Amino acid sequence: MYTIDPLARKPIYEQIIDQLELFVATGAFKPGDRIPSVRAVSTSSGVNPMTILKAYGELDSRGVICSVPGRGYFVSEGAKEKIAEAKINGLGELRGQIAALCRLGIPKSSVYALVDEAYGEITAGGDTL
Amino acid sequence: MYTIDPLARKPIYEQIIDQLELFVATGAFKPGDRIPSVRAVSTSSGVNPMTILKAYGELDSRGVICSVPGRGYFVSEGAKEKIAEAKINGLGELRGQIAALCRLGIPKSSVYALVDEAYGEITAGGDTL
DNA sequence: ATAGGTGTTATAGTCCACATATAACAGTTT
DNA sequence: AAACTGTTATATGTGGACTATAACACCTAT
Repeated sequence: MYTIDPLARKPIYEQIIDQLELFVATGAFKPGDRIPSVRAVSTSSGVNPMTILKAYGELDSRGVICSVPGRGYFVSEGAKEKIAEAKINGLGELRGQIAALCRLGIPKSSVYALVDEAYGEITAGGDTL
Repeated sequence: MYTIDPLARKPIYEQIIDQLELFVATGAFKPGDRIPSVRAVSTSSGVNPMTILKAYGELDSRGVICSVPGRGYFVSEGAKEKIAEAKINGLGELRGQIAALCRLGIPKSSVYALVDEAYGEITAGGDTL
């Protein structure tokens, strides 16, 4: 279902959000698809239902998924775009982290190499956009 | 002394660590220099001494500064290198964040642009290393 | 030696995000 | 009716960050 690490510094509900966003981005979950129910995820992962609900509620408020009482949660139309948009908006934080490296004297080439490395792991040559 | 934002998501003691590292990296604080005392920082910033101590203690354990009981804290020899080394080791986390952008379909060119933007703000043309 | 600065330790308490535990209520499907 | 679904409410536990206060020990200058 989802891969949860209770010991990670990242909260469980954020881990769920990240993974579901990834599933949507990769097309594993498409608009209209029903996603795993709160109780099903809770049972299979051992995580409290309230924690799952917190993740789903957050995604719902972002318009990525949509709750249908009695039926379940479903991937929204345009979910992929909503996710990308949110990520773009959240890029400022990353920029700050990179700027900090700059101020500390880390050469730009090292950061470029880091980006290449990160992208190389996944795309292995082909650009994504 | 230090610029503290109690409302920031980043803990106060980490804010102090970051700023002191920056001062060392830029040469504002050089090896042998005495840094602001725990009590002085506490008084001027309104932050509890224990919080300052937590920041200084962490930097001490990293070998960036050195405590001399009765006299104060002093910047260690090779502090700059220790900081850079620690940052390099902590780069894996950033790599993970960038990889996440890749998986979500953010084009590599966008990330390159982000790096350029971040470095452009500070270096404005000249490479740092 | 006294005073005033320094780091250091100890204890206790507050606050808040995260996660849990449990239960109950309501809607949908079969 | 049964078995799912989401939803809400209340209470509890845990851990990190921060505060409050006090005391102890060290160094230096007067």
